[in-house]
Amino acid sequence: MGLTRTEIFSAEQNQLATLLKALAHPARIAILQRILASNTCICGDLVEELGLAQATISQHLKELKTAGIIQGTIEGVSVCYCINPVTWKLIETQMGAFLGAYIQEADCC
Amino acid sequence: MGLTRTEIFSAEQNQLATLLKALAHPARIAILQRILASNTCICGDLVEELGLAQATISQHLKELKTAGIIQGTIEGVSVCYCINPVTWKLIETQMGAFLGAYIQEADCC
DNA sequence: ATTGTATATTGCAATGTTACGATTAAATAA
DNA sequence: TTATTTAATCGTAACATTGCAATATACAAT
Repeated sequence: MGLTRTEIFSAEQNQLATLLKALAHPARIAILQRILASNTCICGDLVEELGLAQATISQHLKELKTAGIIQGTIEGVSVCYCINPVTWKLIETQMGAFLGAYIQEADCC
Repeated sequence: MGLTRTEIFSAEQNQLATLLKALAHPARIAILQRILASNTCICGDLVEELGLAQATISQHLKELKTAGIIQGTIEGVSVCYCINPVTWKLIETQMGAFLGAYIQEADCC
């Protein structure tokens, strides 16, 4: 049918999948790394630094914003983006629990 | 154009994005959690446990296998899947570095 | 050989994603 | 007011993903 059957999974599974999906693109990883590096908020210089069109960057920023990973405030003519600490912590917690559940045993296959 | 422009990003950014993409689906998270829970290898009981068709499960398993996250060996009639420790560790390392790069400061926006 | 069981593969419909040019909106500057 | 600047939105082309029925493959048992 072509659309994910979210009804059959738990809220946690769907939430983690949604968050990871928002991170699962090199452009969005690059954008976030840029924000992480210049801890202070950055704006649309991304367009110059990454080699993507302005419309494309804006679209990726929107996706990160919709997922709650970043937040933005209007700063004069430009817009200032930064990490949303709550969601970032959520990702750390959820991913930590997920990845940490693996206990390596004697190889079975 | 419709296809990710991987050439303009670093190998690390592309690799992390690819790994996260493989994890970014509730069915694949559920499959991995199932493998993590019953540490020993599990087979196609997934079809019964998750409410998805056999072809769909097989497809998700293939994606996880292609990404190197799981590995499978033929065990008589059925196939035995388990976590690939190397890739799992890689995800932990890469995600840890990525998420850990955030130092929360006085809110700027 | 034939049957049964467990997975994989193929083909396809419905939907989602990525990228970009063009346009619009909003705020400042001249 | 009229530019200029910055970012969002619209529209669209090219792919990609998701899910499933149907079919194929591979092995084991009879």
